[in-house]
Parts: sequence; C-alpha cells; structure tokens
Amino acid sequence: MNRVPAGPRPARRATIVDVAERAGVSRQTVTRALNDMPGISPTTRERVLAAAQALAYRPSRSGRALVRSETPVIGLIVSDLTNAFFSELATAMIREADRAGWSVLFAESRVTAGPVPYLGERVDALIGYSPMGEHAPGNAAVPVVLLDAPEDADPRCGRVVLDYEPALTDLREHLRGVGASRPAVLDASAHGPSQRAVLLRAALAPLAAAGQVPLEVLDDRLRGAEADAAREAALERLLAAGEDGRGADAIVAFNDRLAIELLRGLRRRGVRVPEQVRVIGVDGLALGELVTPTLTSLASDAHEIARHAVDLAIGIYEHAIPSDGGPDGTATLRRHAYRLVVRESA
Amino acid sequence: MNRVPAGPRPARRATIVDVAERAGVSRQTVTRALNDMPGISPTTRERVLAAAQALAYRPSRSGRALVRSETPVIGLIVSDLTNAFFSELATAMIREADRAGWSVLFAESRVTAGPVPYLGERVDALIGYSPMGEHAPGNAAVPVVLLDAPEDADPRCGRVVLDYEPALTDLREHLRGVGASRPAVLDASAHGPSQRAVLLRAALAPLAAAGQVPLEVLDDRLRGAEADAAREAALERLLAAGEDGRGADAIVAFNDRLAIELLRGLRRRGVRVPEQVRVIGVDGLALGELVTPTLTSLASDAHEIARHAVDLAIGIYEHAIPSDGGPDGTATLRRHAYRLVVRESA
DNA sequence: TTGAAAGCGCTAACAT
DNA sequence: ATGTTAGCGCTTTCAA
Repeated sequence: MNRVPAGPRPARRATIVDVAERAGVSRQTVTRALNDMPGISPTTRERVLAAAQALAYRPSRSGRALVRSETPVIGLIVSDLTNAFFSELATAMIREADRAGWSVLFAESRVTAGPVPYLGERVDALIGYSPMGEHAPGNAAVPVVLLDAPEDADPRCGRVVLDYEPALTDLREHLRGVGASRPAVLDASAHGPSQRAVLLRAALAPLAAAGQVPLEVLDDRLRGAEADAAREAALERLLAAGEDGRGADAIVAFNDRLAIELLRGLRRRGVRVPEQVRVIGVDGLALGELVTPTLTSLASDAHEIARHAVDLAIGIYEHAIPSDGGPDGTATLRRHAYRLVVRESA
Repeated sequence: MNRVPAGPRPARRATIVDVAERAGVSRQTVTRALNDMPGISPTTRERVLAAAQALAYRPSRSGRALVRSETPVIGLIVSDLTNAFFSELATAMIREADRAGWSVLFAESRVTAGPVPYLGERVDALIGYSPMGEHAPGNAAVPVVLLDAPEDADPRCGRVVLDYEPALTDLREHLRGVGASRPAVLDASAHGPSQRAVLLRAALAPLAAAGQVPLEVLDDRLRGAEADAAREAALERLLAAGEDGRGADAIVAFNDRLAIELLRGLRRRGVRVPEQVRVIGVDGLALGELVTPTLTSLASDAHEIARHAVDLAIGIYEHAIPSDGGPDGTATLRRHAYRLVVRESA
C-alpha cells in the first residue's frame, strides 16, 4: 500500500465554509475558484485552492446535486455479472437508461447477501430478480421491477414475465423429430428445483417413455473445484439414468454457461455431441456460437428485456404507469417470449 | 407501450411542501407518513399518502442524501461490458467498492462517444481507460484513475500500469521450446496497431527467421458479419504469410475473445491446434477453460487490478494518497504483471 | 472583483 | 399526534 500515513484528520469533513474561512473569503468566491468560473482574481483563486488542498476539501455531491438537480438513478441488483447473460442484460440496461437520461448503479446481490442494504435510499428505482426482500413495494419505497417474475407477483411491482411456452413446444418437437427419447434436465439453483426446471421437465415429459424426465439440481452457490465435482457427478448420474441404464440422450441445462461446461464434460468422456447426447442451453448467449459444437439454446433477447425493465422502472417512477398495475394489473406487466435457436449441439 | 397518456403535468415536480399543503399538514407529518415512522395516526397517514399519490410525488434523492449523508460513488467508464474481461473487472470493482462503503455507477463509453457527459458531476471518483478527455484532472475535478495507463501518464491521475514483460519473455521461451518459428500477431484496435501489439511483436521477433512478425489489425468497431468477414480474411492472410507461404505456426491474439474466435476459424479450416498452429490469447478469462482446446493466455488478475484501481480512487479522494503523485510521482502508481498461463492451445 | 442573502428538498430535534 | 425550528452543503441571484 502506497499510502501516506493518515495523520491527524479533522473529525468532520471540511465544507465550503471551512475553505472560505481559511482563505479569508466568502463561500461564493470559493465556488468560483473551484468551478473555474469567471470574475475572480488569479491571486484569490490560488489562495482558495491552497486552502482547499490544505483542508483536504472535497465538494459534497449531495449539496451540489440538490441545487443542480442531478439525473435520477436506477439501481440494478445483479447476482453475478460474470455470467454472460447478466452482462448482456446490464449493458443493454445502461444503454436504455442512458437514452432516458438516467444512470445505473450496480449492486451485486452476492456481495451483501439478501436485500442490498441502503440501496433503496441511494437510487430512484430498482431492477432485480425476485425475491427482493426488504425492497418490497411500500409507501415511500422506490419503484421496483422484477425480472423473470412469476405470473402472480405483486402488481405494484413492474414485472417482466418470461414466457417459455412457445420455445418449449418447439424444442420438444425438434427433439422428437431427431429421435431423442430420453430427455433430462440439469438444473442450477440454491433451494430445490427452479421454476425453469419444472417447466422444462413438464414440456419434455411427452418424449420420455414413462413420462419421467430425470432431474439433477446443482447448488449454484458452489464455486471452483466444488462446483466442478458436483457437476461431474450429476453428469455421471444422468448418463447412467433410467431403468435400462442407457442414460439421457438429450440434456437441457439451466443456462448456456452450464450447457457449455456440459459440452466439455461430455467431450472428456468421449461422448459425441449431438450424435450420442444432445445438449441444449437457455439464454441464447453470443458465446454459444463460439464453442464447438455451437450451442442450441432457448434464447431470450437481452435488449428487449432491458428495454421493458427500464421502461417500467421509469414509467412507474414518473407515474406514467399506474403503480397499482391498473384495473387488471397488466399495466405493470411485460411479456418476453423465448425462442428456440437450433445450432449444432442438438 | 403500456403507458397511460401523459395528461397535464405539473410544470414543477411536487415537493414535500406541496404534499403537506394538499394534505393540510406539516412537512414533518408527510415525512412520517412516507417513511413509515411512528407517531402518526392512520387517518392522517392515509390522507398524506393520497395527497402524495395525487401529486405524483417522488422524494428527491438529493434532498434526502444531503441530510442523511449518502455514501460516495465511483463512476466506472467501461467500453464494452459484454467483453468478459470487463465484466470480471467490473464485478471485482463492485465488490471492492462495496467493502469500502462506496457504490459503483456505470457508464458505457460507446453509448455516449468520448468523455461521458456530466459523469464527473454525478460521481466522486472516476475509473476508466485512457484517454478520458474532459475528465482530465483539474481543480474541482474528481479523482481519476487510469487503467492500463502508459508509463508517462499524468501523475495526478491514479494509474494502474500493466506490465507485460515477464509474461512475454515466458511466452517467447515457451514457444521456442515447442519449436514455433513463425509467430504472428492478430490485433484489434480502432486506429493502427495497439500498444499491446507492438510489445507482442517486439517480444516475438527473436523467434522469427528474419525477425519479422506478421501483424493483422482488426477494426474493433466492426460488429456482426462485418467483423466475422474481416477476421476470416485476416486469418487467411496469416496462414499464407511469409516468403515461403508456409504461414504462421503461432498466433497471439489481442485478447482471449479474439483468440477463441480464432480457434473456431482454424477448426473450420481443418487446421489442428496446437499441432499445426498454436493460439495464444490475452486476459486469462475463466472462459478460456471452457473451450476446446483450452486456451493458453497471457493472464492478468482482474481482482488485483480492481483492488488497485479502487484503492487509488478512494485513496486520492480521501487525500490519503497525494493527488500530485508525491515527489517522484509513484504514489499514484500501481503495477500489475501479466503471467503466462499455459493450457492446451499452445 | 467580491460579498450577502436566499433557497434547493429533506429530516432530526425539540416543542406543543 | 402533530407542528416548529434549524440546518445539511452548495449555487444562484442580486448588491456593493
């Protein structure tokens, strides 16, 4: 650490008044010097700057914002920006917010587990995945937009509902067409099967002989070697699943990232994709076109989701969208449909 | 768009005083109602909330921040969050900032080309890649930290200098050891060869017979099909380079992403990696372990870079680090060394 | 060129 | 349970 020793620090942060006193001028003169405004003599300016330096003065953004009316801010609660889907989404949100003159403040929900403390006080609207705990809609609470919201979520929240149905039907028929008959699902979740996995299994059941679709749930809180081991074990079980032990011939992973890891696991085992096992992801990442084989996926459009989310957040904030969801609760609702993107892996 | 028609909007945003007047109470009572504070009768609260609703009232974050002293904010200027290196870096910065009680505001430099307008007024410190144009250090300007800064950058900026030397030496010796003798560089840049490419060529020159290292520069502003075409053409040229037309037997790409695209291009051509051509990336992304073959890379540590950057930003902000860089200018300087991570592709 | 006064919108502390 | 007072730190009039 290259730091200078702290030394005796003033208990209170220096304000513009402190600087003014020290420089022997008025507050306005300090403002002039600091903001490169005209109408101040070079001598005075120097004196003021020296005083500011000596007092380790930093202007208060709040004070300045109050009088200059700062642009509003969206708080984006993201669980893992390293996940390519979130970065695509986040990028699109920054862009959308920017178009409306808003800024985007990020908080990673893993950093401070659960609801992000104080975030609701630092921003003018919140976007995130449910559940958002204390950020539930309240009186003075900021508008909240839920991504991938359940149908029955509180209509006082903006909700972007993801519709898997059309893509799921397409996937089932695609798999049927290529003769897959032993589908399985590899889920990632912290507590039991995700809603996504439930939908996937239900959609794929008609393909399976006994209507049973094997499911493995990976704990998505695991990292590194632990995560690798859990994934490998799950894959092992899926490849030996079923009464006849023939194992899955089509595996749908919770998301593209997991699907890509699956591709590697299968290759290591000498299992050919898609000949022996078909692999399908969810998200539709650009990344899916870079791997070999390229990844078939249930794709969503991060830009459209972002547009909906930002539109809802700002609309509710500005009261252009009724914050009770309107008479039927649909004013705060947006739907986004996945679509099947068939590439090489299935 | 599900919006309600705008209707006659008040010219001025409603303040707490407007709500108080409309509800026939004092400002304090409004605060109590809105913030779920005790000591207010249910009747009054309802009346206040109704008034707030009717006036489309939203509390001013600035006003509130002023009296509650909000935590400071780092503005992160990022060129492309979709690039996995940036998302790793951004994630790490959020984490580091959070530890110090700071928030991170994002701006994508591509959105608003050049220096991000007003960003300097919305945040308390700035982190980004040079050049940052108008955000140059000034009187009242916020502290600025430059990532991947040139050695001679303004010492009034915090600077995280990336040191390629050790990794470059290791790479050269590694390639020499495996018998590569026709290295080439595939660069990505908007205007002529990047500094990184210059260093790479210089380091690899001793391997090449005539000391000449072929270089192709891709325009990194291209997207989609155009980018694909440019890349393919460049690869074609690299594979046919040299007087004898034998082409490159080791290609170092500007970054991992480009290297991974390269892997695909080579596979499509039936060129075996690493047997016929070795491929090396720069960044050391986790992603490099997911592709086949796994990617050899000049790796940096996003967490360490983030730690340095945030530490500098906050240190300078708090005047714990002298903002003139100290006597020799090194107080505002941090070095980060790349290291060679050898995996399957080279 | 400089200063004094006024006020941005909100909340904490202290009355009533 | 409600109102009054005071003040957060800064900039923008307006006066000198």
